[in-house]
Amino acid sequence: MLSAAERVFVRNGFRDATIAEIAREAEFAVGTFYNFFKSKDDLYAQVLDGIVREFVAEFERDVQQRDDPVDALSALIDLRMRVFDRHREFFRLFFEQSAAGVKLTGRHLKLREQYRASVAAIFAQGVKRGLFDKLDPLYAAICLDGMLNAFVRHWSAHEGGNPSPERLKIMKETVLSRFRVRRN
Amino acid sequence: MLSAAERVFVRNGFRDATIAEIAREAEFAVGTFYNFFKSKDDLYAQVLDGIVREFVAEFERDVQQRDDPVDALSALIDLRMRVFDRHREFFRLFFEQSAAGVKLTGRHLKLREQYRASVAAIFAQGVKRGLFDKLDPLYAAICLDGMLNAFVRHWSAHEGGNPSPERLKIMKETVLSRFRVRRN
Amino acid sequence: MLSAAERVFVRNGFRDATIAEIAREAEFAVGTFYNFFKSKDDLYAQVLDGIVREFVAEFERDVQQRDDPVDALSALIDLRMRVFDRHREFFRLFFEQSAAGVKLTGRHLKLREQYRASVAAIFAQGVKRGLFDKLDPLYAAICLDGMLNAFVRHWSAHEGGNPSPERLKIMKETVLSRFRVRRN
Amino acid sequence: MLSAAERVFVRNGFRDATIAEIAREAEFAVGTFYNFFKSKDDLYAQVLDGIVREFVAEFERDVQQRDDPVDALSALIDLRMRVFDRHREFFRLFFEQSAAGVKLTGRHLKLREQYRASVAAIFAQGVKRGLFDKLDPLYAAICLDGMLNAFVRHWSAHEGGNPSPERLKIMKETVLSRFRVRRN
DNA sequence: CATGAATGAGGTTTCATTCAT
DNA sequence: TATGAATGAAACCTCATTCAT
Repeated sequence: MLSAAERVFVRNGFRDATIAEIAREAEFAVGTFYNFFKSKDDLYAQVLDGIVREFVAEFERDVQQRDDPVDALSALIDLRMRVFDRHREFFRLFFEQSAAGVKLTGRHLKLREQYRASVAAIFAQGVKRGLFDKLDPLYAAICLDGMLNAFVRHWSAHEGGNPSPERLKIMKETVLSRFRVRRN
Repeated sequence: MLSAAERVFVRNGFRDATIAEIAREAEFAVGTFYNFFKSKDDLYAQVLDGIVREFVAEFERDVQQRDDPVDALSALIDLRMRVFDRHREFFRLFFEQSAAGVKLTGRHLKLREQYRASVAAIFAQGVKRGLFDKLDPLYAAICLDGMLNAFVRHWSAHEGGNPSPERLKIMKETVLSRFRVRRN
Repeated sequence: MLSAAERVFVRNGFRDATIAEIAREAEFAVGTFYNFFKSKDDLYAQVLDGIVREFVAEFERDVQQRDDPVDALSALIDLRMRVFDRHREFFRLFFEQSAAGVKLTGRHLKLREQYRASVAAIFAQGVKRGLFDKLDPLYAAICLDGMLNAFVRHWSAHEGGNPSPERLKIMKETVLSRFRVRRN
Repeated sequence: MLSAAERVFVRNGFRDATIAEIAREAEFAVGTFYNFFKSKDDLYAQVLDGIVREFVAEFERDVQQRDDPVDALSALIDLRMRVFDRHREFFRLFFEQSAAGVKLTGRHLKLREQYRASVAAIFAQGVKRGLFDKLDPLYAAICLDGMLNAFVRHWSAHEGGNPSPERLKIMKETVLSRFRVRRN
C-alpha cells in the first residue's frame, strides 16, 4: 500500500506521481486512499517516515552498538547498501536532502542531523584511537556519505541497481581505506 | 532570459515552475516564449545545455590542460565550487543525475560519462606516477564526485551556500588528501 | 436521530452537511442510516416533515380553535416564536420557501398554502367583525408572515436568537396593531 | 458574464452551481473564469457586490433624497420591486441575510445595517411629523422589510415573479397604510 | 516578432452510497 | 440489524499551449 506509492513516487517524482496511478498500482480505488491519508503530501510524508524509521532502527542496532570504529563503519556501509537495495531511489531524499522534487520537513531534517552527528562520533573515536587519519569528524562524515551516495547513483544508472558482490567488496575496501591510517 | 528560467526552476522545481512565473521574472509575455522555445521541456533542456557547455569549456581549459594530476584535481575542485556558486542547485542535475524532478536526457548523460572518464584518466595518471594511492580510477572518480556533491549540499543547507574561504580550504585539503600517497 | 440531522443541516446547509458528520453526531454508523432512510434527500424530507407536522398540529390546536380573530392572531404569533425557538433556522424553509439550499417539495408546498389560507380566513373573519382594517385577507396574511419572519431573522442575527420577553411583547404589540382598527 | 453566474447561482444555489454550468451559460471555457475570478467564492462575492452597489446607489438617489417620509417610503417600495425584477432571488441574500446557502460577509453585513438604519430614520421623521403611527423606528423598518420580502417571495412562487401593475398597486397601498395615521 | 486572453485536459479531493461481514 | 471500508463520479482549480490581433 505504502510500497505502491513508494514505487510510483520513485518512478515519476512527487509532482508527476498521480493519485490515480498510485491507486492503480495498489489495486485500490482512488477514494480509498483518502480513508488512509489526508492528502498527497501526507501520503508522501508517511512513505518517507516508514523508510526513515526503518533505517534509524537498523542504524542503532547494527552500527551504533559496535565498539570498534572500523567495524562500525563497515557495518554502516553494509546497511546503506541494504537500505538502498530495499528502497532504491527513495531514501536518497534522506541522504541527499532533496529528491523527487520534494524537500525534507523539519522532523526528518533533524533526524538526518542526528544521523550525521552519530557518524561523526564514530570518526572521532577512530581518530582518537589512531585508527583513522586525522580529520575533522564532521567533514569525514560528509565525505563518507557523499561517496556512498555516489556509488548508489552510479550503480543505479549502470547496473540496474544491482552491483555484483565482487564490485560491492571493492567499493567497500575503496571507501574504508580512504580513512584508515596506512602502515608502510 | 534563460537565467530567469533557471532561477524559477531552482526555486520551484520543474513541475512547480510555471511558464507564467518565468515570463514575469524575465519581463516577457507568455506567448513570446513560444517563439523561442518549443515547449517547457525544451526550455529546460536549453537552460541545462548552457550550464553544461559552460562547465565543459572550463573543465577543458582549466583542468584537462594541466600535466600534474594533483594540480588538475585541485583545479577541478576549484571549478566545481565556482560552478556551484554560479548555478547553485541547477547543476546538481548534471552531477547527481536527477534534481528538480527531471531526468537527464541522452545527450547530457553522454557528456557526463565523458566528464567522469576524463576525471578517471587524471587518477590513472596520478596512480601511475605514484602520486595517488592505488585505486581503480573510475571508483576514485566516483568517490571524488560524491564528496564534492556532499559538501555542496552541506553548505547549501547550512551556510546559505556560501562557505568561508577558510572552510573551503579545509575541505579541499580533506578531499585531496583522501587520494594522495602519504609520506611518513 | 432526526434531531441530530436537523442540527447538522442547520449548521452546514444541505449540501455541506455530510452523512458522515450526521452519523457521528447521532452516534450511529454510516451504513445504519441507509436502513432507515433511502437517501440524503429522504432524510432531509423526513426531518422537515416532523417539524411541519408539529407546527400544523399546534396551529390547529392553539390557533384555529379560537373564535376571536384577535386572540387567534395573538396565539399565532406566540406559536411562531415558540417553533422558532425550538427549530431556529430550519423552519425558515417552511415559511420562506427556501433555506439551507433546498426547495420545498410538492407536499409541503401544499401544506404551506393551506396554512396561509387558514391565516387569511382569520383575517377575513376579523375584517367582517370590524376588528381589523379592511384589507385583502391573503395580502394581510402575507404581511403578517413577512413581519414575523423579519423579526425572527433580526433576532437570529442580533440577539443570538433569544430576544428578551420585553422585546417580544413590544414586537407582538407592534405587529398586532398593524391590523387592528384604531379607535380615536 | 457576471449575469450568467447570477442566473446559475439563483437556479441552483451556491453549492449546486457548478463552474462548468456557469461557463456553459456564459459561453466561455472553464479556465477563462479563472482569469477573472480567483475562485468560486470570489465569483459569488463579485456578483453580490455588483447588485448591492446598484441597490445602494439607487437607494441614495431615489429614496434618501426625498424630504417627505411618505414619498420616501413609496419610492423605497418601488425600488425594491424594481431591483427584485432585475435580480429576482439573488438580492434576497441582502435582505434576508442568507439565501442560496451562503452567508453575508462583513462588508455587506455592514451595508445592510446602514440601509436598515436609513429606513428607520425615515420612519422616525414620519412619526415626528405626525404622518406615521407611533412606532419604534427600527421595528417599523423590520416590519416593512419583512412585508416586502414576503410579497417578493409570494409572487416569485405564484406569478412567475411578474405581478400585474394592478396587484403591485394594491400591495403598495396595503403596505403603506400599515404605517400611516388614519383619519376618520 | 510580441502579446495575453482563451482554452480544456488533467490533477487532487470529497462524499453519497453499497455490501460483505 | 449494525457496521464502516471501499467505491468512483463529479467538483474545483491549474497551467501548458495556441492564435487573433
